[in-house]
Amino acid sequence: MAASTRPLILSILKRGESYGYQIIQDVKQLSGGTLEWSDGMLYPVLHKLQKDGCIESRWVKSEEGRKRKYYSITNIGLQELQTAKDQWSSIHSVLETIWGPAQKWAI
Amino acid sequence: MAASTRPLILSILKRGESYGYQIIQDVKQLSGGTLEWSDGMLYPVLHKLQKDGCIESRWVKSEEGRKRKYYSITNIGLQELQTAKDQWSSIHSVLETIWGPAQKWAI
DNA sequence: TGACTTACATTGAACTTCTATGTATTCTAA
DNA sequence: TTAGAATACATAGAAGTTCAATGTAAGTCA
Repeated sequence: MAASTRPLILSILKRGESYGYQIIQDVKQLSGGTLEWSDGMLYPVLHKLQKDGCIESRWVKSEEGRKRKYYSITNIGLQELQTAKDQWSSIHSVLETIWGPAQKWAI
Repeated sequence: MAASTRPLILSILKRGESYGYQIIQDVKQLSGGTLEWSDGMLYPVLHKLQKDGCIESRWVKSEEGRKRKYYSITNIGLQELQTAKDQWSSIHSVLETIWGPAQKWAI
């Protein structure tokens, strides 16, 4: 899904810190199954976001003993998210002008 | 504007055939000025769309004597547009779930 | 006649996308 | 106890996208 990965991840992390595997589950659930991200799709983006200072991470051992890398959004990430929202909004307005209200787009 | 260029162009051409310079004006006007495409951004995408069979073009001499390359959408293009709509809709639903209604996103 | 606007084009660097493949660990069922 | 599944993170690199920079061309206007 071009260009929506970072805003989506940042949005999910804005709700609260999360880890990779869970983020994939969330995206699948939130989209009713229409979006299915793979590991290979997600982790490079998480690494880039961290490199860019938009998120940060910490290792946590869960109750079951699993090690998980929890990610949380930073202030830089919140800024990028706002920028992404503005941009998405612009594009969405244009598309809605042309296409009509969103409810009519999909089947 | 990643990943929205093709759907936007196809949408504009679905309304009626148009030429490059006009498409740039339309996008600027439709977005209230927030989107400003350049030649270098647009023409390679138009060429790719044509190469992909999504649009076709014809040269026209306007009344003023200017030569313009008019583009029009094809059936392949209509199909890609529908696919793009479905995809946009999916992502938009997810973002709306997280962000709340679109009206609240930008300033 | 020069500046500006309109109009189309191309190159290539930088960036993005994401499959394929990998390692690791815990859980579950046989 | 072992095999398979689920959970969990990671990386390389091919393929695709983005778009600034730069180019040519032609009509308009002062």
